[in-house]
Amino acid sequence: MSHISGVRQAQKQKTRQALLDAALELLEGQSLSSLGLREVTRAVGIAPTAFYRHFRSVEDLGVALVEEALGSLHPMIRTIVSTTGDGEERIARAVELIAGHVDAHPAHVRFVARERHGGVRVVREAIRGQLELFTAEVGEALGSDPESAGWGEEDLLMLAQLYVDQMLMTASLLLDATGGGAGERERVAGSAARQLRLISVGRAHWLDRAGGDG
Amino acid sequence: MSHISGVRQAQKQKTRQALLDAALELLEGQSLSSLGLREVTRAVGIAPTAFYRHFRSVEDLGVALVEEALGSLHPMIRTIVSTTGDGEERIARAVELIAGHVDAHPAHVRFVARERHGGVRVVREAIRGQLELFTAEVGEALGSDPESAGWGEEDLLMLAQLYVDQMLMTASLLLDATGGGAGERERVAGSAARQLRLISVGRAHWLDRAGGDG
DNA sequence: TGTACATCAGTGAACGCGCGTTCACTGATGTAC
DNA sequence: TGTACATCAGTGAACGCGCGTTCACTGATGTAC
Repeated sequence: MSHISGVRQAQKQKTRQALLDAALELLEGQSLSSLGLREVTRAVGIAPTAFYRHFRSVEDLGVALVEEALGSLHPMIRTIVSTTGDGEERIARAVELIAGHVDAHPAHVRFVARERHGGVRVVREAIRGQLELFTAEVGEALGSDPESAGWGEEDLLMLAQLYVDQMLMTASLLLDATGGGAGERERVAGSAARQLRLISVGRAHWLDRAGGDG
Repeated sequence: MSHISGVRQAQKQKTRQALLDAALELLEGQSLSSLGLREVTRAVGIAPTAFYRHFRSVEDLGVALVEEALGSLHPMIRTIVSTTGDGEERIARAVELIAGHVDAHPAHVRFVARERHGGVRVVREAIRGQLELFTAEVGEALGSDPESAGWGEEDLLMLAQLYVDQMLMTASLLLDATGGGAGERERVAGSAARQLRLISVGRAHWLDRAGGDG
């Protein structure tokens, strides 16, 4: 029972993960469209040709990174939408969760922010697809909130999209602010909380507006 | 009077612009960090070495592109903030102006969206600097609007930032939607208008909220 | 207007270098009996 | 448990290619007198 499920397979998985990790680190200072295969294998310490045992191309590795990066985002989103409490508490908690995620996975945040509009088509599309799933999920959660009584499907999705984009923008700003002092981070977090608050106020009065459909 | 201000200078300017135009076109399918100097000069039809007569590097050319791209955005922003009319009219007009800008300068929009979080530091910083100027300008315009009576400086800037980010996001989504049908564009424009409406509702009730400072 | 010299945008050869990809290979791990 | 064969992750040499940058140059444009 000393080698239950394959030493070979485990080692391969380990090398694959090393390639992903090395790529993510190299992407701190450049875009995926300029990342070289040899650059990645050099960082890992394997021969360039070994790359092909794991990925067909750097673009392919990029798609795998999308799954990893947005996979780590998923539980955070679920936690945020399932947080209870009054509005102000929820906003504070959401900003904290986002800040915590940025600290835990800075390279993932950078990768998604950069490649969402980046130069590699398949990667952009993979990110877009994942974000659409997130948006749909947030929209559903919003729909089952009593505060959303009377809201149409399109309005719920619009709000969900606003929240998802806001979350990504906040994460990216917090990441950039990490370079500056702790004061800069506080300023960014405060501004993000204000914006969430304004959206929340808009949400609360959405059906009151002139020409509203409620 | 046939050569008042320099044939040489005019020709140089023309070549420089050709380099910028060619780079912008090549950037449709890749990021600045992977754009090659020879690639650009080849597209223009000049020797690679001539590049150095105009820019010290591709990064330097990128900074020049930031000025060009965000320079074209500036007048649009001024027009949007100076538009008169009731809320709904202004929103419709803003979305129209953004859509018009995307049609007029698609490559500029793509460039800014892509390089805002892209892999070239100096270019990111140039974009950030310009956007901060825009935000300050929008903040000032919001401040002199009667609707903002009682608003603090920080809240005005927060709202301005929300508007600027929303504008960029909308422009980018409209650009991507241009690939799809006209229906897709309508859907995106409609969603953007809804989001502006929600922000507008939030703005109108900002000082009413519990624990508000008005 | 004409002449002599200066400027400088663009040229073309040359360089060393790292790239992605191919190929036949090695040797540890896995499997069948 | 032991043996014989299969699999396959990683190797290392080799390739042709395009890259950024240097350099001395050319010839049209600009300037001084």
